[in-house]
Amino acid sequence: MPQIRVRFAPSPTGFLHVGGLRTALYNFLYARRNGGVFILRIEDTDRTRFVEGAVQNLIESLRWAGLDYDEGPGKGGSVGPYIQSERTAIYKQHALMLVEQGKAYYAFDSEEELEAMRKQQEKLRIPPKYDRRALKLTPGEVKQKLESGVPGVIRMKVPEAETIAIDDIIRGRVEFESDRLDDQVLVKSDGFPTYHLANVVDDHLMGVTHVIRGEEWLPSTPKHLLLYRYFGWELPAFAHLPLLLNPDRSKMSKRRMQDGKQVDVFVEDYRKRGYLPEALVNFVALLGWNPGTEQEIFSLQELTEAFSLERVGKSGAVFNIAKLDWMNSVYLRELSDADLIQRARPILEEAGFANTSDAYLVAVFHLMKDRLNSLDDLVSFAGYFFKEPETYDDASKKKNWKPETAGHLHLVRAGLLSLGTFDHAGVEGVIRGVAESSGVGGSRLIHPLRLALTGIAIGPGLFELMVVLGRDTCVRRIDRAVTLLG
RNA sequence: GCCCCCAUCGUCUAGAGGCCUAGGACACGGGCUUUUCAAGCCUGUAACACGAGUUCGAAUCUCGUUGGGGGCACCA
Repeated sequence: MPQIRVRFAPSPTGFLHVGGLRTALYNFLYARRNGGVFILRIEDTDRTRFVEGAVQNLIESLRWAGLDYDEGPGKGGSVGPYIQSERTAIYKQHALMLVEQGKAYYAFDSEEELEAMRKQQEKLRIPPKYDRRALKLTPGEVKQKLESGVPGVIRMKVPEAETIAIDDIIRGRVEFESDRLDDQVLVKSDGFPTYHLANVVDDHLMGVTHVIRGEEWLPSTPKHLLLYRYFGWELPAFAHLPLLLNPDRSKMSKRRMQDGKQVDVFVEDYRKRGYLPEALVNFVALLGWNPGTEQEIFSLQELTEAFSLERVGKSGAVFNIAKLDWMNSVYLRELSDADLIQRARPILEEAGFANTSDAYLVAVFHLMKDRLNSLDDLVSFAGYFFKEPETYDDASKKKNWKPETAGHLHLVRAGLLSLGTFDHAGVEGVIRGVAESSGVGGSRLIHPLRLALTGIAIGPGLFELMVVLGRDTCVRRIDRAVTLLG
């Protein structure tokens, strides 16, 4: 059996989409699992949609996710170039071959003419399809138009009354009637190929053995099959992946709201929001595939060992942020100190919390790790470790800040200052001691103290938190809170 | 409108005719623990879209209905 070769072939029209990430991942896993080659190919044949920097961003996102490709832009390979805009001559040559063999033909219709044709078809309630008017052109007329530089396209000639069947690895046999197929444009009037031509030509020339792509391509697969036949090429295997869905079950291509939160669609968004690549990869891997066991947490290596196309499902999967959050929290809790520092720094710096030592960051993280869904939460829920609280939670203030509180905290303050070593046992001793001598329960001190020190009502254990903040900060914040809250 | 795909708890899914009193995970509810919030442990609610068939027996097979999705460009 020849070596397996698969490709991820995105269009550089923007950031990498999470659906694209999953497609890339499945290709990657399939290649790695079977000792094959994973190719990255850039499908930039639409010059009107090209976005500057998108290719670099795509590559960056794949790298972030840990999906290294074997051949592609920047990596090279024996069947390059891997950027379609650099291969136009190849497509043109192949298209011409089909024209010569009568399997494709020139057409010179203007946009207006085509638009009028479609309007007419709509009126007659017949399926929109090119009516082959260009086939009436004589060879002489075609030659003359070409020579005089009239802009034209090359269309493939679809055979009539034929059933075209594909055997999809995921979906089984799917049949299409050739009569429903349009005479697809293969080469546009700007000389660039359309997806259909470029895709088929490249997959063949690059030795792709398995085409693993999104389900949105299923309806155009018969056109691709026809092209393989026209060229006399051997067919690759096809596997059409189920779509990733928004919470409303529509195709996940635009941002939608879920539980009042925006559902981001770009890998870039998740990176920025403090999700770990391991978690995002693990999560999307399970959207449409499962190992048949009850294991849910997988390293990339484990995914590689367990993956198979046979276990990919057929129905679309909703991208469920809540589960991603949970999975991310699992990975966060397992993060090593060194890893954490490296990953959290950029996010903290962006929030203006940069002025802190590694040791301090680690201490904070140890207190916070069970409470994080994303690294972003460090900014949202642990800001008081990096700057003075600016406000005090109203509900907690109302509930816990009593007239006698200031007096209690004054005693605590004095106790803290007289403490030999400012450690957990010492701090707890002071607070419990004041509570006892004042004849109140510990919680009567603990809650207002937490409010004074952090400004909020939730967080790590108070004594641990105080040790990390340090004596000076605690005393200073007690003073400030007493002044502000009375 | 036409073509294609899909259909198990709210969500991701297990299930390839009897192992199903339909299992797991997230989310949600309750409890334990407790200085709060988490984490952890225990526990609960919750699904085979519907209708015909096939079969001794159907979540599993067939057909239909309904519902959802995707596609119908000189975009990918």
